[in-house]
Amino acid sequence: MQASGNKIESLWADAQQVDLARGERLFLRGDAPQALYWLETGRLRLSRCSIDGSETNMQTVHAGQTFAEASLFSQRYHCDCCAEETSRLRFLPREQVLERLETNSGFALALTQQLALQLRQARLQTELSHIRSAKERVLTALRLQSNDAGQAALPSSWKDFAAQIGLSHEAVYRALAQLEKDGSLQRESRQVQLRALPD
Amino acid sequence: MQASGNKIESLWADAQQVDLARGERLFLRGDAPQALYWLETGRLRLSRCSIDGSETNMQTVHAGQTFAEASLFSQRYHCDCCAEETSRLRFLPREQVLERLETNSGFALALTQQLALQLRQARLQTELSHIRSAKERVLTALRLQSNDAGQAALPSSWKDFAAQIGLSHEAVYRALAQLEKDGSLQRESRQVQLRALPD
DNA sequence: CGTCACATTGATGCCTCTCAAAGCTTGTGG
DNA sequence: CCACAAGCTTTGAGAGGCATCAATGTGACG
Repeated sequence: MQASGNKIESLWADAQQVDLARGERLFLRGDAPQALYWLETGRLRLSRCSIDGSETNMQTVHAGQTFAEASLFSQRYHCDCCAEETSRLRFLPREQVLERLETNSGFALALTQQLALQLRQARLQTELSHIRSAKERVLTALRLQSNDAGQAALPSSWKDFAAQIGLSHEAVYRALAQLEKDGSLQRESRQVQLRALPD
Repeated sequence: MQASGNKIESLWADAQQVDLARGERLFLRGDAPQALYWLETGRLRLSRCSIDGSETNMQTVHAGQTFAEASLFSQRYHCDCCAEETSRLRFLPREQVLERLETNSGFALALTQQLALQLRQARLQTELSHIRSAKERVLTALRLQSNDAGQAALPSSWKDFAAQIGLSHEAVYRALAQLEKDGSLQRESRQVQLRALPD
């Protein structure tokens, strides 16, 4: 992980940059993909509207992540991209990406690694969504975000957290209250301390 | 998509091969990843056991797909791999993958494309899991698998289909019965004909 | 022809969604 | 510094839907 981790940023040093204000949109579903993006600072949200009008978060992009890779080979973007915070990002036009894949092996390796990582996270997310119990889903989601000491810090609000794991925010609050009552975790604003697993 | 699509198979022509009998396992969660795999024929299942003992399908691998890419940069496999049918697969040891990424730009491009595709599918899967209504979820899942004419062929049983979309098989059967009653679809064994979308 | 797994339908209970209301936090402007 | 607004947090009550258990039907395969 670390071996080429430092390289990623340098790979984007000479790329063009864009700034987004909070709430501003980078692209919408259906737009023709033009580039591969890398988020330097800020936070983005990739979301998608269902037929019934409800919105689901596909992915939250944090600083240091590349995104919209999936659209590199697609005809259309399949989600909307909106800035949750003031953000700065770099981008490489499609042709340049393909060119670099051919000429710069470090780039190919870094991109492959990034994709593999996101794929793993996406699959974990799917697995998470199949947990029916609200308590269990909240707990599992928090474990995934926690460090070795069992501490997790929420990047945003609990309401957002609820949307990310596919529960109503009421269900999350109730689950949190129960988990805290059980002694499974402790809350302090948006910092969470998980109790170690019994096994 | 097509540009390098034909190349994928040729990229695996000189790779070593393994045969798996039905029910045989390739690796288990926790094993150290050794290689990148490509499924030539057959069908595999990547699954994962939760703490409570229930099993969730992470991914069903069909002929022509690469898999276990996510483990290329991980220390451990994060799921079990089991053959659902007699299968033949090719594999490239980890070091050879990294080497090819550096020396063979076509390989880098094909692998990136494969990863991007699977990432998109994984995200669609997540979105699917967030649909509460069994009817809607079944219908949406079938639409994703259908061709332009609205025809979808199930690769396996409805029971498997139910597991893939995170519903009990009973709920799926009931949803199918209702959808057929509504006229939203028609079934013939494992062939499904969807009615065109109203909009 | 027996076995096994899939397919189908019924009844019941629990859990989460939804609607609702109130307290709490944060930010903004006068 | 206060007042107001907007959004997050929290708890309550009700209803609908899916999981679960259960039973039977239906192939497929040896």
